[in-house]
Amino acid sequence: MLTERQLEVILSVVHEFIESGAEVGSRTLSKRYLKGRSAATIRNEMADLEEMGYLTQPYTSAGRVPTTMAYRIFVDTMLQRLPHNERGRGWIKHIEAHRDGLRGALSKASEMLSRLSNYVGMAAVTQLERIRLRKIDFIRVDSAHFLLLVILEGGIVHHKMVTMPCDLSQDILEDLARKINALAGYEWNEVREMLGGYISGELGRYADSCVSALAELDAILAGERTTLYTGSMSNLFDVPDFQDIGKFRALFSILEQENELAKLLARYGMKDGIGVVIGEENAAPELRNCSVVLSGSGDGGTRAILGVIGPKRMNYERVVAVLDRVLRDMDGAEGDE
Amino acid sequence: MLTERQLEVILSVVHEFIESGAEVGSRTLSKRYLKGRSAATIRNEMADLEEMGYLTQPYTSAGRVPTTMAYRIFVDTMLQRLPHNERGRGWIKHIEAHRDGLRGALSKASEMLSRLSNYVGMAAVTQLERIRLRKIDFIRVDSAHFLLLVILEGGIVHHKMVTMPCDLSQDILEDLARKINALAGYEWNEVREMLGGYISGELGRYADSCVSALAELDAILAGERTTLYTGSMSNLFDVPDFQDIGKFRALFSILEQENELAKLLARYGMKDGIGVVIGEENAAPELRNCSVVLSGSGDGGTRAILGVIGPKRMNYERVVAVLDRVLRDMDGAEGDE
DNA sequence: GTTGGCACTCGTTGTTCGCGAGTGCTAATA
DNA sequence: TATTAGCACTCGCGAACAACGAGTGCCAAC
Repeated sequence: MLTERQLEVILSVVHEFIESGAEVGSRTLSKRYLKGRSAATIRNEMADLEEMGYLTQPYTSAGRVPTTMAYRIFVDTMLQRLPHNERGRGWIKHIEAHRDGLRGALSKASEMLSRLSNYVGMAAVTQLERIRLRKIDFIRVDSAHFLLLVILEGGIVHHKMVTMPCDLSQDILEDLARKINALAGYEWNEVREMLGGYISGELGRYADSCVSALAELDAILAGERTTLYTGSMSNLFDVPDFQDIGKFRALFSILEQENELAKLLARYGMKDGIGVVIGEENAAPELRNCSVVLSGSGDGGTRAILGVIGPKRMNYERVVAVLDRVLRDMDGAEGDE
Repeated sequence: MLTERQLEVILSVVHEFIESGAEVGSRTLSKRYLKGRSAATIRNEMADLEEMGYLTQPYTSAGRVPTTMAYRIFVDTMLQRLPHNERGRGWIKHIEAHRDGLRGALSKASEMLSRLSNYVGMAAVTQLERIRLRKIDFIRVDSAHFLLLVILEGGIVHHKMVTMPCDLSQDILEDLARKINALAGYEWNEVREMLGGYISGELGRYADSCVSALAELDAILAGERTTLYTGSMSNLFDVPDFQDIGKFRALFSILEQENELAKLLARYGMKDGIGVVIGEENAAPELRNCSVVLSGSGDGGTRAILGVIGPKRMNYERVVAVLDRVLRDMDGAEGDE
């Protein structure tokens, strides 16, 4: 167990290290944080904490650097002080109100996160296959193609050009659409299942066309499951931790692999509210030197995930505040500052 | 005017510099390129060429480095040797055939360019407002919204949710669409003008709604005028010229500013065939250390532009070959390797 | 016009050395 | 017993310096 003073030392080291970026010495701590105690006393504490795994020395007789364990304690105490809120629930309405739909809203959000935090912002939507269907439509383009159009909750629109196995008139297509539209209001998951039986049962000779259309639609939603936008990565140039080209590269390459990043978000964005993943806690080894601040929101189905990715020694307070701010914007009507 | 041998020296210096990245000395040249002549002779030539502006010395008594003028000569002689072809004309068909439409085709192309060249690939479409209209449709979603759907040549689809000033029934919307569809086959530019008179003349009380819809559509096409995809920038980490964080940063920041990049492409992509823009020839000062290999194709209207951006001392031969290869793929039926 | 020779230039690399921030340990102190 | 002052020791960092070598310009000879 940690004593009161040990905790204080840990928090001070993290705080100071985040500010200065340099190893923290006992003298600094004694002068700036634990004013009552002398440097020697603190040295003893630090030696103990090092043994316990909270601090490390980059080399013999240098100052101390916090480990991930220390960051963890720092972040947890910070998050505890925060009021537990449930922001972001209204994100679907926010998307509905946005001029440029899902893509627009997400890219706007990620940009805003980047700009306000000075790190890299991300915005994504997961489990889009659990979103409710609003309307479906088939639009005949020529004798060989029709456009499959899906309008989902939140005014999210997807479309796909489908090649017809045989020429279907616009009337037939409309009839088809009318039937499927009876399923509006169900989650896509359910719609798919219901359609499965429906197609082979009632549609008879158009079944082929519908099966392929269905498959296309599923593919769209699966692909879009991870719709992800990342904000201005050039912010990373100003982060002193990434001046080293090697570290920069590691981070950057994962930012370019949308899949990896999306997996990460999906994994940690399942629970509501704001969370932080620090350094080695990340599944991806490339993120060893980074922390990710995430917020997930949704009502169990489709979820919106916002995140900021930055160096381990980022300004967590500020980033959390930024995230909260953007979430508040989403809940508030318009969202366009 | 340049003598035969001066030309040879210039080409040799550029070639050697592209390969090694180090200043080129007279001895190297004498041993590897102009085998008949001694180092001293070449030194004299080089001194002359420096005075003429083709070569520079980074510091007194170092080897020579080619200037942009020298690169220009190098690239021009290379392009002259190339057969003048007209590849890429079929790009609209290529997009039509692509499973994921315009976005899919462009992002695929840029990825392919990046992967094959090991630099950064780009693919864009400009002057989309000159593309032909194929079909338009209005789909009523609820009492306050309809979805505006535009299908353009090449199966390019755009959509936009429009707020109605007053509730319009699906019938009225369909009637509207039918009338506008009479203009299918015209370039969007023309459609817009024709619609202008049409609306105020015939549509009477729906004019408001149509004007706003028209404006939205125009905005879509204008925004999409610069649809641009950039391939994996992490390739740049392996380019020795960009190991220096400063140069890397300059290039990177312009790659993130889509606008700037699009302007650049639009500017140089107007003429058909493959062209190269070297270093300071670029309008953007951030590209001082870079060269851009571009190809524009189209029949005067909407144009497809492919490009590769890399260091000034890139392997121009290879990049031009890669570009040609991708263009050939576009002309050939499927394009999905 | 071409070439070998030679003195000179200048960036690069490696070495040495002193500085200073910080530590661990010990002995004195409250 | 916990705390503190004192002291010797460690080690990264930056400056200063020297040796190296690739390359040049120039000149005299061919």
